Amino acid sequence: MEQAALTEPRPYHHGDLRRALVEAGRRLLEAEGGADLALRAVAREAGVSPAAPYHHFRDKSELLDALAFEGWDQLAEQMRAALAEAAPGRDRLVTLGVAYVRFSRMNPAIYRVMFNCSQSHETMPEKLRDEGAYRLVCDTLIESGIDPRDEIGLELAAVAIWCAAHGVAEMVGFKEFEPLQARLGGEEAFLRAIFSQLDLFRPGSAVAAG
Amino acid sequence: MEQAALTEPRPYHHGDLRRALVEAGRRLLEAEGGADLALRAVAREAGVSPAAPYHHFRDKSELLDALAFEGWDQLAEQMRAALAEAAPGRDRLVTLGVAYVRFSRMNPAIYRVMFNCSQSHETMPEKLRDEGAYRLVCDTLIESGIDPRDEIGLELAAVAIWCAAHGVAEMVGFKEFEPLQARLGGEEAFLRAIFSQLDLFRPGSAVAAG
DNA sequence: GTTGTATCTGATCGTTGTCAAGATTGGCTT
DNA sequence: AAGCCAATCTTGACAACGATCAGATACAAC
Repeated sequence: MEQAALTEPRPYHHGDLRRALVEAGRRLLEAEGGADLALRAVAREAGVSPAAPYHHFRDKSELLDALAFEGWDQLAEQMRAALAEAAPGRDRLVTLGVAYVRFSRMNPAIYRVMFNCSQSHETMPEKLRDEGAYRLVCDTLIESGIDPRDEIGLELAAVAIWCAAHGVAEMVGFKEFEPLQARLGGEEAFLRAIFSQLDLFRPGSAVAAG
Repeated sequence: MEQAALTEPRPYHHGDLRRALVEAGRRLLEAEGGADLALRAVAREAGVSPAAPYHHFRDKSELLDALAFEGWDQLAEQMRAALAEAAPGRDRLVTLGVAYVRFSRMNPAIYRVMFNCSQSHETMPEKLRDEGAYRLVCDTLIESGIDPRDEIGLELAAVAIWCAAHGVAEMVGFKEFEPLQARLGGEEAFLRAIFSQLDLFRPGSAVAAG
């Protein structure tokens, strides 16, 4: 801890404090996901006074927004990677859903910040929509055979998938599901089973529904 | 505000402070959903000192739990009512999903408390499972034709529905969906369209999937 | 009526988000 | 090269919060 404070001889003007704060925040989120991130703790971790962040972020929430944005990038990257490794033909939407949930499970604190950010803005970050994970879902839907000219059907399908994935992400940790999970052979099998229950993830059904 | 403090001549020993606190909390949640509920604010609203609640709840989180439990009851009640009004034959699962989301939309603050409670306990309250809304979903699934003897298939379907409903509940307020929502003719139509995208809600497909 | 116990208050501690005022620095102007 | 300016960081402070503790108060049981 206080890594930055030790490695640097702390010049009065930190080179790029904004970046350092975001990285300190990410470090804290990864280390201790339980409680909610304190702005003062981030400043402490970055080796800086509690008031310093206010020269780079108007609010605590703006810092959290910055952390959330990093998270969205990371999520898109992992979903892209999962898609690249997946078999080309079938099941690609399920693969996306599983990758989404897996991210939320492996980075629970960041994921929570990401979603709280979206909720307080009542909006998905537009980057997500234009070049991020949401776009990935649309592309894969088209690839699975949905008619790209049916804008309503496409968006409806994408929204439904996104909602389902988010719902699963927030539920899958519940202890009640552990026996079911065990009987199905682990978390991944459990996830695939749930997503398969939601027929949408089966290529072909999306076409029929749209 | 401070209704309780004015109506009662504040005897030193409040009749049932525990109850009064829960009701004050619910009042505050309904009034101002934005910020997170402060224990001191609840005590203030109940006309009592900031330390008084600690004789009835160990923690702030225990008060929130009590509020959440009330919410689960209310949700089950509304879902039951929606089911009672719905046409007997088809579409009953969609009706349940819509009722769930509608509750979350009309009581956003309570809903958030309810779900935070579940998340921090990593558990659904067992009342929900045994006699509450979750049980309602299972019954309706059986009623729609799923084989009640296939325990795994039944639970999987119920979990999938529950996840989907929760996901939709947390997403449907996003501003990006407003145009789509408008084109479909309002929120209810939007919800039904999304839930219909998730084939599971269509009676018959659950059977096929299980 | 006395005693005991549950309940409520008041004061206090440590922590948080946020702000204003002052110290310090790097860069731009001349 | 000297001097000023604006950006940056610190110090100190404030209000609000969750939580705890000693003491006041009221009810109940004997």
